[in-house]
Amino acid sequence: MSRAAAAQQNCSVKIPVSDYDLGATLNSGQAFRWTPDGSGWAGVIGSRWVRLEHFRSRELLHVSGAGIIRAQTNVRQETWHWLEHYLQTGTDLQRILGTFPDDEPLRAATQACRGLRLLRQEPWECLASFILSSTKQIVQIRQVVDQLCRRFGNPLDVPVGAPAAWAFPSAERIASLAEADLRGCKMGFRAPYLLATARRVASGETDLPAIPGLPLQEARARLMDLPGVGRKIADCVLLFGLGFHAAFPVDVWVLKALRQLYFPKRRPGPGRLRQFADSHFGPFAGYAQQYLFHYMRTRHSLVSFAP
DNA sequence: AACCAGGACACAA
DNA sequence: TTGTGTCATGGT
Repeated sequence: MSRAAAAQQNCSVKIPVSDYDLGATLNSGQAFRWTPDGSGWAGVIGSRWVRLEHFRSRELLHVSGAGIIRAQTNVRQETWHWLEHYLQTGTDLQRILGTFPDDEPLRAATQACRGLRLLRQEPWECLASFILSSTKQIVQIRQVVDQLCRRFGNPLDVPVGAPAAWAFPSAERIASLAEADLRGCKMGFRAPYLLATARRVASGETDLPAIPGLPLQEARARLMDLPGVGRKIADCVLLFGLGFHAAFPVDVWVLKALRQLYFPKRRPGPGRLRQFADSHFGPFAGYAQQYLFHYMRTRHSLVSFAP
């Protein structure tokens, strides 16, 4: 094999998957940096530009979401562990679904959103993005995050002809900015929150990488101690960035879903519903939450989540 | 054109 | 503990 061919080969990989709906997963409000690219998706993971596309395999047509995910980068990769980690392709989804309670709403949601997964995102990007998420629509969160990256993130090498891409700005970089710089990204009242939290993370006063080693309650408390981080955003970061699959973020959509699907008569408050969720959905409650969220969001508006 | 969005926070009662 | 006003911005 020629050297060029080897390099070419190391710029792309095929990961076998089953029950993996790439479009729904990348576009279900857990990550905000993926854009449709032909019949696939382009985005950034860490400091790498990545293009992803799902191909279903012919001999496995009877298995929904079976096939391979083809990933391309523009730089040769020694390993692809970082990608498998991000996409959580090693996760046995059926085993997780098997832990769900056998109730009608969850059956409907898991059936409607077959192949929906949880990603494992970089903690700082996840934390910062969700600080920017409060009372904003997902499309708007994407716009603000995009502004932030293209103004203050390091520019990345991309393939010829591809749109420019930037890394997500580090906590240190954001900590060095002024509030006005951040407000320039249209994040409004969230600017001082992001700035203060970036400074706490950059200074080491809050050790993000250490949080996954803590018990859930303590991990959540550490996050909620940060400016702009309440219960909901803490749970999002625990679930999408730190691997706490029992975390159950309750936003307006999940609130609606729980009330409508589980308590159509009464009208329990958020506290009561969190209590219900914690005791009802089991060790992978966060997955159940994501199914309910996506189910609710796609059922009413017939938004296409395919590129 | 109102209404609302993957909320947090200070302050009330 | 639960309830209100406020904070910015722009999509639907």
